[in-house]
Amino acid sequence: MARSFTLATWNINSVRIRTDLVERLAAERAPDVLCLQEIKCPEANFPSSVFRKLGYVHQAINGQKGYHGVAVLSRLPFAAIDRRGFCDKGDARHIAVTVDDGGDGVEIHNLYVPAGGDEPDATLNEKFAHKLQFLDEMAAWIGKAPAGRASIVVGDLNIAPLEHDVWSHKQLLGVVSHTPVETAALEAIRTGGGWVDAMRSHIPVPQKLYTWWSYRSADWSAADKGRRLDHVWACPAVAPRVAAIEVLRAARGWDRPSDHVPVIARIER
DNA sequence: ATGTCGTACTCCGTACGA
Repeated sequence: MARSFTLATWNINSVRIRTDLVERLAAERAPDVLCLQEIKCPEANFPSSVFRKLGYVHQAINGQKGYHGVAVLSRLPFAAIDRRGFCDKGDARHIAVTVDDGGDGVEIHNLYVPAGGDEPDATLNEKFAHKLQFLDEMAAWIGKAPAGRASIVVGDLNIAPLEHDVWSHKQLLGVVSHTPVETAALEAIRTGGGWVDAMRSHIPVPQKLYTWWSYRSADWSAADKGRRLDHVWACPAVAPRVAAIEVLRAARGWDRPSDHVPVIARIER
């Protein structure tokens, strides 16, 4: 019989200097599965033993030196692990696990989409061109009807697709993460693949919803100039099983925080 | 509104990515 579990996704912005924050999340929310992005270290330097002591004895890591990198920490065993490359760059931006939930299993894809630099013009900015190519490859991969498996996509997609996913739609239309070419591409991938935006199913438009606040703000909470860059997508079979979504805004105020906060989903059986 | 972070090398300051 399948059991319920909780799943968190969090861009940790260097896992080695924020192991204490992962410990705090484990103490306060105890997610069964934790998907991390921007671990910024190769697998050999990943602080596995710290997390093993927290009960995360199952760990799947795709890391590289200095930049990017993703990992899944889990109290549920993995039936499978997979890593996918994008844009032939050798970047560590994806890892998938199938968690054994006691039933047929749930496939979880953990993604870190390129940020895209500052200038939203692919002819002038290679990083933006890379982001658009990455989205093209995502479309070819998961932008078709989903396979007959229970699947979830989470991670830092570095795009705030909806008007109410940013503090000012009008002021951010020309800012990378909210430009029409990016938001249209991401929504086309999601809807084309039949993926359900689980965060918005639980916290609907027009409520403002953010998961990231820049470090370059004197008072991030008072200014509240956030963006929803982190996402939880569920395939049609899993969407009705997502019983709750929580954005842990308080984590942005923790000591030496990441600029992203965890998003936690409860998946019922 | 060019602001604050983290990482790596150029290695105690600078360059880069975000």
